[in-house]
Amino acid sequence: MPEGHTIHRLARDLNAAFGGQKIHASSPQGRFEAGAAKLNAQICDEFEAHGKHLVGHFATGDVLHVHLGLIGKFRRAKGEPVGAVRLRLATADVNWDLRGPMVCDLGSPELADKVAASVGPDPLRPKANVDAFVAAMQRRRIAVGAALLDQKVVAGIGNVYRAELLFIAGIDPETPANALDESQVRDLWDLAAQQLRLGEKLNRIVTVDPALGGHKTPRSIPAGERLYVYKRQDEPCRVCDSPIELLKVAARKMWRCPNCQGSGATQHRSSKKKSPTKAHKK
DNA sequence: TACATATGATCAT
DNA sequence: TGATCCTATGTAA
Repeated sequence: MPEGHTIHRLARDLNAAFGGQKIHASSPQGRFEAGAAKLNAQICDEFEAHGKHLVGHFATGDVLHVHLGLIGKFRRAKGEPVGAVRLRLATADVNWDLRGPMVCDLGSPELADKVAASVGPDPLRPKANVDAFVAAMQRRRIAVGAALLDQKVVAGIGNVYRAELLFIAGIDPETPANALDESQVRDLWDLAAQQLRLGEKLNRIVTVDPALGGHKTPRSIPAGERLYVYKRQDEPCRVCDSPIELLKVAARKMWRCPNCQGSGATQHRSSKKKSPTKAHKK
């Protein structure tokens, strides 16, 4: 579930539910009992997101740090907690249940700064430092597909968005990060901001242009048609019909269209044997 | 029932 | 690069 858009949306929803209110906290599962006991009956000031990290501020100065990891979820719930609920935050009106987080810690105020400093610029944060992103990209020889997953390079992009963004940008994921033009890098940033913002708004990842499928809005695109390449190996590219390829980049699955993203590997059969590997637009 | 898989990240080798 | 942790879900057996 969780890439940066999820966490920003979560911060927003949790603020609506708990901001400025006295909350009830518990750990039905028991693995966060001490933390929950400290939080219980406190006033919640606000939640914020730094990439995939969620940070909650409480009136006494206590800071809650949550990272959902691969499988964590933090969702509204009704009735008694079911299953392994690490943390339940509640008011008289609503409950939110946290399960399976990679991180759920309570700390002092400086924890918030520590978390913020642990990641690179986050395109969803208003004061994000684009230049830091550009500099980080230009400093790395690793594949751009790997660089986008590095949270110190850019915070909030995960395996779905890296594949989708590079497709939209028409960039082969195996291109070295430092081989991109500065303008390409800046465009990538803008694209990431735009796509993640849409994801936050919809509370789901939708990257395809609705017009492609004859849809009115991104919201109206049916499941299974919302992404260009992610998990679509061997299926036809939504733009050019070439079969989508599956590859590994940074030890994770990656998908690309060999035609739209000029892999340099499999070009059209029509291209001569001696086709230049570096014929991309510059 | 069991196993594979998942939108993450860390640590060991 | 591989093992590992967290939990839920979908598919195979």
